[in-house]
Amino acid sequence: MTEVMDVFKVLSDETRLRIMILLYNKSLCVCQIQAVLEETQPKISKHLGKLRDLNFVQSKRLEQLMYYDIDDSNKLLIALLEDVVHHLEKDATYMKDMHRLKHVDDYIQVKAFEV
Amino acid sequence: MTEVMDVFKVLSDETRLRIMILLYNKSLCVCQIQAVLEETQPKISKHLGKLRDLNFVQSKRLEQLMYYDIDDSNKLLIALLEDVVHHLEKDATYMKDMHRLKHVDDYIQVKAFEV
DNA sequence: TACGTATATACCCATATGTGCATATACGAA
DNA sequence: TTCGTATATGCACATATGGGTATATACGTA
Repeated sequence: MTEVMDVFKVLSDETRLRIMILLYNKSLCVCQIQAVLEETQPKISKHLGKLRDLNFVQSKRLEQLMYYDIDDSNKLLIALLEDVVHHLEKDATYMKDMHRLKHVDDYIQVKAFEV
Repeated sequence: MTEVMDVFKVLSDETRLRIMILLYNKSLCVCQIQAVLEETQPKISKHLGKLRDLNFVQSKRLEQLMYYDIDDSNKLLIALLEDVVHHLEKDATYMKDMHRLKHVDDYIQVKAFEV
């Protein structure tokens, strides 16, 4: 039962919920998440750390970038997120995040280009 | 999005989660919930108050007893609870609660009989 | 009215939580 | 090695949260 409560606790914070929805769509690095959510880097990193501690996400480093992806084996987590994204279809914040998510690869390339 | 977070916050507390699972099964009065969960009455009442404030449950008085039932129109809430009960199938606490729930009507009758 | 049962609430407190700011660490490039 | 970018973490703090104890309220009954 603790396992269930942990999932709910994780998703009861707006920042974490938005992060999990992003990772439910695709694997992302910290700066991409930061760009989509428009939140400070320590804030994102701390939440990701908590998500990693609870094994809801995994991380792998690719050079300077730390990529995170969701743990697909967590059936409950995935089921809940499915319900959520369905429910949020027309939510303003959700739609905005999804829109930014489409251009998130461009973001990385632009940053690389700027260097 | 706040709506989603509220549902998750509500279900992230063990006592509330257990209450909601009970009410997902049937309408119950406070003393029945108290009997099933084996928790103090103020604790149960406070959580029920919070659930009522958020419109996740409704209450109606029948003489001295205050009955609570779940708001079936909340599609997200119901969907999440379906996922949860499926996931908890073999959970010790869940099974114990469900077992007590079967005899909860007896409980009221016994109390009435004691008077 | 007085009493007993059922339920709600007020007050207090310990603890958990989220966030900002500063700083540390990791890594590639020059 | 030095620098810049990316990421993680430590510290401090304000706030939220859950629970305990006592008390208030509602209602039926004697």
